[in-house]
Amino acid sequence: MLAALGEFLADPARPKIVHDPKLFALLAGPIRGISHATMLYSYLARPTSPQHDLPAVVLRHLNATLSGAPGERADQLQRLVALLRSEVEAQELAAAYEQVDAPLAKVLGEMERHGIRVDPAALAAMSLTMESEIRALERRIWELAGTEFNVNSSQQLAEILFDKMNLGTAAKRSRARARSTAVDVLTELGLVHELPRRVLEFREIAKLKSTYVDALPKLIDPHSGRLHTRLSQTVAATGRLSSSDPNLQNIPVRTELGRQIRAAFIAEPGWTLLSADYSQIELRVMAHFSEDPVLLEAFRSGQDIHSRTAQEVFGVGPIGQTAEHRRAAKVINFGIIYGLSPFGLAQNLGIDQKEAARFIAAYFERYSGVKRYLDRTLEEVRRTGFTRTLLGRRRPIPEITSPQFNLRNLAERTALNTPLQGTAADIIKLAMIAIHRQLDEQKLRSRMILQVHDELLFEVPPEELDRLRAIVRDAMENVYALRVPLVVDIKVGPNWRDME
DNA sequence: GACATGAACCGC
DNA sequence: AAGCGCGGTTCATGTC
Ligand SMILES: Nc1nc2c(ncn2[C@H]2C[C@H](O)[C@@H](COP(=O)(O)OP(=O)(O)OP(=O)(O)O)O2)c(=O)[nH]1
Ligand SMILES: [Mn+2]
Ligand SMILES: [Mn+2]
Repeated sequence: MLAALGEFLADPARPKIVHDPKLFALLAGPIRGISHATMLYSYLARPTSPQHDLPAVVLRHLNATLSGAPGERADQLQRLVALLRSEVEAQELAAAYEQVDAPLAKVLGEMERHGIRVDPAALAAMSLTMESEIRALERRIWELAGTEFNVNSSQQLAEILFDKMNLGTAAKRSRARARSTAVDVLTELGLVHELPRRVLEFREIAKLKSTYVDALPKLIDPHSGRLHTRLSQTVAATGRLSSSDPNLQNIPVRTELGRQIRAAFIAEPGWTLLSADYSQIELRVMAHFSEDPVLLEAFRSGQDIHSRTAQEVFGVGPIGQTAEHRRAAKVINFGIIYGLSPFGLAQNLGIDQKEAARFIAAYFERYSGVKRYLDRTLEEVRRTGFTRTLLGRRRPIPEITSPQFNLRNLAERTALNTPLQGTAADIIKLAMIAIHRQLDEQKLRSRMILQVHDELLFEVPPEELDRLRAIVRDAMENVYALRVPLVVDIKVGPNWRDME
């Protein structure tokens, strides 16, 4: 009986309807011949809907609830296919389904099942020292405050800072009227008092300890000895993947302590990690869409726009630039092309709004084709009500004609970002499918284990290192011919921190 | 105990 | 009145 089912599932000539195709790759062994995956149809047709599980989709489209009766799911799946497949075709989403999301599901299932190795002993050692540092900082903070309170409570902290100690004159408030104790506020107050400086130290250590150092080891699967994230294909409205339980797309990288956590992600003994990250990916996509001559020429001649901006803003040449400079430059570059206001830039750089406005104006004078592209995009989305990516992924943005100022402005910035972020997602998804096929066809032992938006992480045995490097570079750089080259930075190392 | 919300902060 | 985008997790707080 089970054997017969396995045969049926593995036979590509016998078309099958499923809801979540990844589940089969994950649990049911080999499956071929999935003709329709209703979860992916639902997502492609309504990428901003928060729910694409079967009960939600059945409710939305069939106005029915699932009772659990035998055969009911199969019955409803057939009804759903009739509705959703034609909607996908009508909205010209079939290519995105056929070429991208459907073949990707199996790849994601295998990545989840394979997992990644982490060093629990290293994290356990970190936890101990971090605990004592947190306790010491807490005592010092209480001493400076003259009273004991929960340092983790931003509300209690605000009372200490603003009521008891009378620090800060102009208090920033949120929608809920709470006084902010966010990092920029505390940094400012830190100029005149030790307490906020200590709170910042406390926050960094406490955050990393609770979110990573203590959480990750608990999630190691005792069976595989590895960490298995969930890679969601129907969550991000732009077409990106998301990662949860645990999120492995936000492993720390910025601070020294954070990088120590990153170093706990390791390869099997004797094996190596290989990371491949697209260079300036969304700026390259921008060059392609906008055809801005300056940006096109920059990428065709191998220039680095992030580095250029870092040079301009911080006055440091390429040699003197740190990772922090580069990250700050990214925030400026992406901020400006996605609608950053003079207010926001001024806030970010600690300059006045006039100067920030001049910087943005000069930016769009240099890249005037970018400015024209952004204006065109807004006009088009106002007219059509949706955006589209390179491979046809579609996102409705009806709020773009809202009479409400806030909603409309948010919609405009969303409209500027989605085609580019979504196209970058399309591109790396195509590369993942191609690489997975290569690994399979060439019967390699190397495994793709993570995707971090524009980065792929592999675990590779030493004898395959050179071959894998070539496969990955070729697939990622040539997966789609844009008007500018796609360039990938490849690094290898024993762990996710020490790579070159 | 489960759940929802807001603030804060990790990454791309 | 609010002022790059896309995510996920933790903790405090409040409710049931
Ligand atoms: N809107 C926005 N998008 C971002 C931000 N940070 C990263 N992204 C998006 C755009 C990037 O091209 C993409 C990949 O992030 P990376 O950190 O790899 O940066 P990027 O590829 O641009 O530069 P790189 O050459 O890899 O250092 O993610 C940000 O702060 N704002
Ligand atoms: Mn990159
Ligand atoms: Mn990256």
